[in-house]
Amino acid sequence: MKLIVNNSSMVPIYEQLVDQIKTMIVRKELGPDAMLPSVRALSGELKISALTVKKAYDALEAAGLVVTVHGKGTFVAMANQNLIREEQCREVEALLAQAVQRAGAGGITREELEEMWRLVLEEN
Amino acid sequence: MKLIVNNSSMVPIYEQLVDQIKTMIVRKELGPDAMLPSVRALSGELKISALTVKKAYDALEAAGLVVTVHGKGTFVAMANQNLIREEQCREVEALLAQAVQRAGAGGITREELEEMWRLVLEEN
Amino acid sequence: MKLIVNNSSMVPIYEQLVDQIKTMIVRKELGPDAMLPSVRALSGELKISALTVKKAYDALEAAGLVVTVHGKGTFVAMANQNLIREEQCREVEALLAQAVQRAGAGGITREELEEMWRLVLEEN
Amino acid sequence: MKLIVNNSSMVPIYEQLVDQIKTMIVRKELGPDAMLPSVRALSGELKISALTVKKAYDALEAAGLVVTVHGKGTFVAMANQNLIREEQCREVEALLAQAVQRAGAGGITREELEEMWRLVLEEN
DNA sequence: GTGGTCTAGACCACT
DNA sequence: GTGGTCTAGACCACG
Repeated sequence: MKLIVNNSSMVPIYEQLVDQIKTMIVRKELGPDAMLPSVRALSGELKISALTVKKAYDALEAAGLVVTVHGKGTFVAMANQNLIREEQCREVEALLAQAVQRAGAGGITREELEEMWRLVLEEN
Repeated sequence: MKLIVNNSSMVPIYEQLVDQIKTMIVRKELGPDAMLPSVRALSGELKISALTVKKAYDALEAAGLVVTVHGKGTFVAMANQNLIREEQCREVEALLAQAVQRAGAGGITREELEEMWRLVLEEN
Repeated sequence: MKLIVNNSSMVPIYEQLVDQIKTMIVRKELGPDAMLPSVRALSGELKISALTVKKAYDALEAAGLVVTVHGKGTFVAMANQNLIREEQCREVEALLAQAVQRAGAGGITREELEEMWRLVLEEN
Repeated sequence: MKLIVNNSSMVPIYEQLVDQIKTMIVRKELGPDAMLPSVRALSGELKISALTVKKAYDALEAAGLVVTVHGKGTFVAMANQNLIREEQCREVEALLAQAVQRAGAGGITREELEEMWRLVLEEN
């Protein structure tokens, strides 16, 4: 589990964890039934509070990506993999739409915007 | 001044104000030396706290877009408006880059991403 | 707000809070837009941790019964009142079904079961 | 012994075992002095931990339904089976009372409640 | 060993 | 003032 937390980020740590684990599941780096690190193990490894890890796992469970079994551990939920992908698409589209909207509000022309897009695509 | 605040938005009210006023300046709806509404007037009109308006004006001043003169009011700075435009561009590019990055992380192919882009462009 | 917490109950405190507040909203003792006690105020009053109250409020928000606005407070969500009622009905039916099922498993006849029902109805 | 365990249920496994064995005893599928499967045999069959089975047997013994003889096995107690039945009745009544109480708290009228009862009885 | 809950207090952001 | 997050450590229930 290569998880990275940025303490000074404005994004809450538990949300950083949720995002990264979500990505791993979508990319199938974590297959169905894979066990996530125990709350305590991960909190120790990342040097953060166990409660913070727990909060992240809770969010993942609420999203249906993960199932936790009392006394046994937390596991990647089966199925649902298409659902996750759809969610990812929605997020990306939202970002693009936001960019287009801000460009319009800021007086950036379509041509300039498309030029930016090409630039960004090349750089990433 | 047609400003709108959305209380239930995730975006802080003061940031909503900053964004909208910034846009007005870029679009030259507010020319150099134009006077912004007084803190108290605006807070009354929008039914929000005067402190919130003050925080927005402070942020605009910190960004160099506006100058506050004690006892007189807050005025659009004469400063080079190209700077503002550049800032806008940077924000839009950041959003695009974020979208591309998330798409990569979520296993979305370049083709699918570009298709999304076309879709979003048409809709906006 | 007459809320009661039972520390020695097996039911988690935050869940006790959720149940009681849910009931108040259903019974319209708390109308739409009513403000709930602040996290700190309630935690002080009930002599429990602020985090516990927060967890209850989070659960209520996830259920759509409540909206919390940063820096302002937590408020009863409008609408949704029929939804809540349906949820209550579902819970009651689940309890009844569970009772009938256990009665069957335990070798209790229908006659005896109905007799119990009459008894319970009278007592409550 | 046809015992079923549901790992993903909210009910603890040992409690599931207790419930099912209790039911068997009440229904006289397990007569007095009948021998229960050994802890190791049952744990192997159900693919659960031996400690979990032990915990279930301990609970049954504490309830007086079963007697464990060191080195020989676990046996259904001769004790009065009416006691078990009474316990079952108490549980069912508790569920019914809880349903009535929640109905009251949720603003469900007696008429609606009795309608639900008829419905549930028909379905089970 | 695991997760589930709770505490008491801290610091930050928003109004 | 409000909520949002985080900590370090405790106790309990389950396996």
